[in-house]
Amino acid sequence: MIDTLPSQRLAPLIRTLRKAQGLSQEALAERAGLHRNFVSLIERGKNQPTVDTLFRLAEALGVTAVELVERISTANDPA
Amino acid sequence: MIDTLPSQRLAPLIRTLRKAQGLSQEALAERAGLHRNFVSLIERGKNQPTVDTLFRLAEALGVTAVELVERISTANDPA
DNA sequence: ATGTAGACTCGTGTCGACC
DNA sequence: GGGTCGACACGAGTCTACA
Repeated sequence: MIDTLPSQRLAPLIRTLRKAQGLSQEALAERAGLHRNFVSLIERGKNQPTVDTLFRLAEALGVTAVELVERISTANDPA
Repeated sequence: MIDTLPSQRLAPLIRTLRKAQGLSQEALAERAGLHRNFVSLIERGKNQPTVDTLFRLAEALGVTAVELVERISTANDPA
Protein backbone atom coordinates (compact mmCIF):
# COMPACT_ATOMS: atom_id res chain seq x y z
CA MET A 1 0.00 0.00 0.00
CA ILE A 2 1.23 3.40 -0.91
CA ASP A 3 0.14 6.04 1.52
CA THR A 4 2.13 8.98 0.20
CA LEU A 5 0.60 10.86 -2.71
CA PRO A 6 2.25 10.19 -6.08
CA SER A 7 2.81 13.88 -6.64
CA GLN A 8 4.69 14.07 -3.35
CA ARG A 9 6.87 11.19 -4.37
CA LEU A 10 7.39 12.73 -7.78
CA ALA A 11 8.74 15.98 -6.38
CA PRO A 12 12.14 14.81 -5.10
CA LEU A 13 12.48 12.43 -8.04
CA ILE A 14 12.30 15.27 -10.54
CA ARG A 15 15.02 17.07 -8.67
CA THR A 16 17.24 14.00 -8.51
CA LEU A 17 16.89 13.28 -12.21
CA ARG A 18 17.45 16.90 -13.13
CA LYS A 19 20.69 17.05 -11.17
CA ALA A 20 21.75 13.73 -12.66
CA GLN A 21 21.47 15.43 -16.04
CA GLY A 22 23.42 18.42 -14.79
CA LEU A 23 20.53 20.72 -15.59
CA SER A 24 19.43 23.87 -13.80
CA GLN A 25 15.75 24.44 -13.09
CA GLU A 26 15.87 27.12 -15.76
CA ALA A 27 17.34 24.75 -18.34
CA LEU A 28 14.82 22.05 -17.51
CA ALA A 29 11.96 24.50 -17.71
CA GLU A 30 13.07 25.69 -21.11
CA ARG A 31 13.45 22.15 -22.41
CA ALA A 32 10.00 21.21 -21.18
CA GLY A 33 8.42 24.41 -22.43
CA LEU A 34 7.48 25.40 -18.90
CA HIS A 35 8.16 28.35 -16.69
CA ARG A 36 11.10 28.26 -14.31
CA ASN A 37 8.90 28.96 -11.30
CA PHE A 38 6.67 26.04 -12.03
CA VAL A 39 9.57 23.62 -12.00
CA SER A 40 10.54 25.03 -8.64
CA LEU A 41 7.05 24.47 -7.28
CA ILE A 42 6.86 20.93 -8.58
CA GLU A 43 10.22 19.95 -7.13
CA ARG A 44 9.09 21.14 -3.74
CA GLY A 45 5.75 19.38 -3.94
CA LYS A 46 3.75 22.57 -3.86
CA ASN A 47 2.17 21.89 -7.23
CA GLN A 48 1.57 18.71 -9.17
CA PRO A 49 1.67 18.50 -12.96
CA THR A 50 -1.08 17.33 -15.28
CA VAL A 51 -0.54 14.29 -17.48
CA ASP A 52 0.69 16.19 -20.52
CA THR A 53 3.08 18.21 -18.38
CA LEU A 54 4.38 15.01 -16.80
CA PHE A 55 5.29 13.65 -20.22
CA ARG A 56 6.99 16.87 -21.21
CA LEU A 57 9.02 16.84 -18.01
CA ALA A 58 10.01 13.22 -18.58
CA GLU A 59 11.20 13.93 -22.09
CA ALA A 60 13.13 16.98 -20.92
CA LEU A 61 14.76 14.83 -18.25
CA GLY A 62 15.88 12.27 -20.79
CA VAL A 63 13.74 9.50 -19.35
CA THR A 64 10.41 8.01 -20.33
CA ALA A 65 7.19 8.83 -18.54
CA VAL A 66 6.92 5.13 -17.78
CA GLU A 67 10.19 5.31 -15.90
CA LEU A 68 8.96 8.23 -13.85
CA VAL A 69 5.75 6.48 -12.94
CA GLU A 70 7.54 3.24 -12.17
CA ARG A 71 9.78 4.97 -9.68
CA ILE A 72 6.98 6.75 -7.87
CA SER A 73 4.96 3.54 -7.79
CA THR A 74 7.47 1.53 -5.82
CA ALA A 75 7.35 1.27 -2.06
CA ASN A 76 10.97 2.35 -1.84
CA ASP A 77 12.25 5.88 -2.00
CA PRO A 78 12.17 6.77 -5.70
CA ALA A 79 14.99 9.25 -5.39
CA MET B 1 7.89 10.27 -32.31
CA ILE B 2 4.59 10.70 -30.66
CA ASP B 3 2.61 13.58 -32.05
CA THR B 4 -0.68 13.04 -30.27
CA LEU B 5 -0.90 14.44 -26.75
CA PRO B 6 -0.76 11.82 -23.97
CA SER B 7 -4.03 13.04 -22.52
CA GLN B 8 -5.69 12.50 -25.89
CA ARG B 9 -4.36 8.98 -26.05
CA LEU B 10 -5.41 8.39 -22.47
CA ALA B 11 -9.02 9.28 -23.12
CA PRO B 12 -10.12 6.25 -25.17
CA LEU B 13 -7.93 3.98 -23.08
CA ILE B 14 -9.79 4.85 -19.90
CA ARG B 15 -13.03 4.04 -21.61
CA THR B 16 -11.77 0.72 -22.92
CA LEU B 17 -10.44 -0.38 -19.55
CA ARG B 18 -13.57 0.73 -17.78
CA LYS B 19 -15.78 -1.31 -20.08
CA ALA B 20 -13.42 -4.26 -19.73
CA GLN B 21 -14.17 -4.11 -16.01
CA GLY B 22 -17.88 -3.85 -16.70
CA LEU B 23 -18.08 -0.55 -14.87
CA SER B 24 -20.31 2.43 -15.54
CA GLN B 25 -18.85 5.93 -15.50
CA GLU B 26 -20.69 6.44 -12.26
CA ALA B 27 -19.20 3.35 -10.68
CA LEU B 28 -15.73 4.26 -11.82
CA ALA B 29 -16.13 7.80 -10.53
CA GLU B 30 -17.22 6.56 -7.15
CA ARG B 31 -14.34 4.12 -6.92
CA ALA B 32 -11.85 6.81 -7.81
CA GLY B 33 -13.43 9.36 -5.51
CA LEU B 34 -14.23 11.62 -8.45
CA HIS B 35 -17.35 13.13 -9.85
CA ARG B 36 -19.23 11.32 -12.58
CA ASN B 37 -19.03 14.27 -14.94
CA PHE B 38 -15.31 14.46 -14.70
CA VAL B 39 -14.92 10.87 -15.83
CA SER B 40 -17.12 11.70 -18.79
CA LEU B 41 -14.92 14.68 -19.68
CA ILE B 42 -11.72 12.70 -19.40
CA GLU B 43 -12.98 9.85 -21.55
CA ARG B 44 -13.83 12.31 -24.27
CA GLY B 45 -10.52 14.12 -24.05
CA LYS B 46 -12.07 17.38 -22.94
CA ASN B 47 -10.15 17.40 -19.65
CA GLN B 48 -6.94 15.76 -18.59
CA PRO B 49 -6.25 14.50 -15.07
CA THR B 50 -3.43 15.58 -12.79
CA VAL B 51 -0.89 13.02 -11.61
CA ASP B 52 -2.68 12.11 -8.39
CA THR B 53 -5.96 11.75 -10.24
CA LEU B 54 -4.29 9.52 -12.80
CA PHE B 55 -3.16 7.15 -10.05
CA ARG B 56 -6.59 7.08 -8.50
CA LEU B 57 -8.16 6.29 -11.85
CA ALA B 58 -5.65 3.51 -12.46
CA GLU B 59 -6.38 1.91 -9.11
CA ALA B 60 -10.11 2.18 -9.68
CA LEU B 61 -9.65 0.49 -13.05
CA GLY B 62 -7.77 -2.40 -11.51
CA VAL B 63 -4.53 -1.63 -13.29
CA THR B 64 -1.34 0.11 -12.27
CA ALA B 65 -0.51 3.65 -13.25
CA VAL B 66 2.58 2.23 -14.94
CA GLU B 67 0.36 0.14 -17.16
CA LEU B 68 -1.68 3.17 -18.15
CA VAL B 69 1.39 5.20 -19.01
CA GLU B 70 2.96 2.32 -20.90
CA ARG B 71 -0.06 2.02 -23.13
CA ILE B 72 -0.27 5.71 -23.93
CA SER B 73 3.47 5.79 -24.59
CA THR B 74 3.45 3.27 -27.42
CA ALA B 75 3.16 4.29 -31.04
CA ASN B 76 0.26 1.92 -31.47
CA ASP B 77 -3.31 2.55 -30.55
CA PRO B 78 -3.44 2.06 -26.78
CA ALA B 79 -7.09 1.05 -26.85
C1' DA C 1 -26.31 5.29 -18.13
C1' DT C 2 -24.15 9.08 -20.80
C1' DG C 3 -23.57 13.91 -22.69
C1' DT C 4 -23.98 18.63 -21.94
C1' DA C 5 -24.53 23.20 -19.74
C1' DG C 6 -23.69 26.55 -16.20
C1' DA C 7 -21.78 28.03 -12.13
C1' DC C 8 -18.60 27.53 -8.76
C1' DT C 9 -13.85 26.75 -6.09
C1' DC C 10 -9.28 26.11 -6.26
C1' DG C 11 -5.07 24.56 -8.48
C1' DT C 12 -2.14 24.62 -12.72
C1' DG C 13 0.83 27.33 -15.27
C1' DT C 14 2.78 32.09 -16.75
C1' DC C 15 5.12 36.24 -15.89
C1' DG C 16 8.01 40.04 -13.67
C1' DA C 17 10.49 41.30 -9.73
C1' DC C 18 13.12 40.77 -5.80
C1' DC C 19 16.03 38.38 -2.37
C1' DG D 1 21.04 29.44 -9.56
C1' DG D 2 17.12 28.90 -6.55
C1' DG D 3 13.15 30.48 -3.40
C1' DT D 4 9.28 33.57 -2.95
C1' DC D 5 5.77 36.97 -3.70
C1' DG D 6 1.86 38.85 -6.17
C1' DA D 7 -0.95 38.93 -9.97
C1' DC D 8 -3.06 36.84 -13.64
C1' DA D 9 -5.54 33.48 -17.23
C1' DC D 10 -7.19 29.28 -17.68
C1' DG D 11 -8.06 24.51 -16.59
C1' DA D 12 -9.06 20.78 -12.98
C1' DG D 13 -12.67 19.07 -10.38
C1' DT D 14 -17.50 19.44 -8.04
C1' DC D 15 -22.38 19.88 -8.23
C1' DT D 16 -27.21 20.36 -9.94
C1' DA D 17 -30.17 19.75 -13.61
C1' DC D 18 -31.83 18.44 -18.06
C1' DA D 19 -32.00 15.98 -22.35
